[in-house]
Amino acid sequence: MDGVLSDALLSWYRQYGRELPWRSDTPDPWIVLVSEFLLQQTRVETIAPRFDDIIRTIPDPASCARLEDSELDRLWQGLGYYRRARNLRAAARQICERHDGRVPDQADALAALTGIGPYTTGAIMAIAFNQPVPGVDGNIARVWARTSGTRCRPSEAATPARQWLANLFETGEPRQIMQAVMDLGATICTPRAPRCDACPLASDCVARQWPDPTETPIRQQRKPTPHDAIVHAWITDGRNWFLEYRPRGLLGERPAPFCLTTPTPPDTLRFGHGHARLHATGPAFRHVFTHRRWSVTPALYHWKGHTPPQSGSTTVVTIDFEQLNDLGLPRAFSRALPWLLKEAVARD
DNA sequence: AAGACGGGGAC
DNA sequence: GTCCCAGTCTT
Repeated sequence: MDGVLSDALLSWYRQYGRELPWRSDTPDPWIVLVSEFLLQQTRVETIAPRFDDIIRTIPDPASCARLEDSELDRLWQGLGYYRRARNLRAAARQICERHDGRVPDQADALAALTGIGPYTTGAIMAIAFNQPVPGVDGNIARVWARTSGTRCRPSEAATPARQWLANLFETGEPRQIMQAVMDLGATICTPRAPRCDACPLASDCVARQWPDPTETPIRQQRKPTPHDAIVHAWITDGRNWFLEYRPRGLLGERPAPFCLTTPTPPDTLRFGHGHARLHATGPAFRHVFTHRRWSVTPALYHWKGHTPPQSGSTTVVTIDFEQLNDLGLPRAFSRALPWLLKEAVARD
């Protein structure tokens, strides 16, 4: 039964499987690992055009381990979930320290690395090492829920889907099986409009017989997202930018403009030993996160003083005036840069 | 068990 | 507008 299933799957994969920059019949485990970090909660189409540049910058764990914060942030710029970049570098350092710079081929050693959870452990074992360790992502959970005809939430599908995948692995090549199920979930068994007529598993699929196969997995209802009207205060003395280091949380672990929880920019920002004066207010914009939305008014402030502003609660980072573009700022901040730089240069 | 964590593309 | 994506970590 499972043998028939996997034969159909592999036959379909040979004809319709995607060719992707990180895929190979003889994959480099590090390349597989990097791709899996990049693809966590992120679409293939988002990563594919960036991948060659990224892997050229970090062709091996050692080169990734050496990266400075700003280099890492430029590498990951615009890709979201920026903690992943820090996790990847931490994992690279652990690989260098614990495993002599080679990606370990044992599931427990992989799972012990920062940023590698149950899914990524299985994906790397199956794809990089062709080992039958099942890891379940959204695609696999969905394919299992529909073929088995189980109405459930994605979180409830993980355990039975893992067993289902483990059974599939026993009948064939884990690497090919894994990539085949992923591609099936991404291109045929899609969340909204599955193409059941083109599915190699259609004859074995329960949900295909339903009036609406998309009844499973059950969508989670989302709570209303909070809305914040804030000011991004960009402070310069003409030679430097003075940014706030966000230690953690949203867009954390990086320098950022001062975020004021006021809808309009104050004329003056007071610091312990001086103040910044409002010079210009930029075009407001909305920025939508998954669970929060901002209405942002960017503002340019001028700092007068011989020493950088000090803030009691936050660390202030001094950046050379020309280097703002090189910080790899997230979109929520970088959207204001065209206006900001034009305005800041025009000031002189 | 639930929430935090980005950004973009499809509908 | 809503939904979701090759999930992990924290509380």
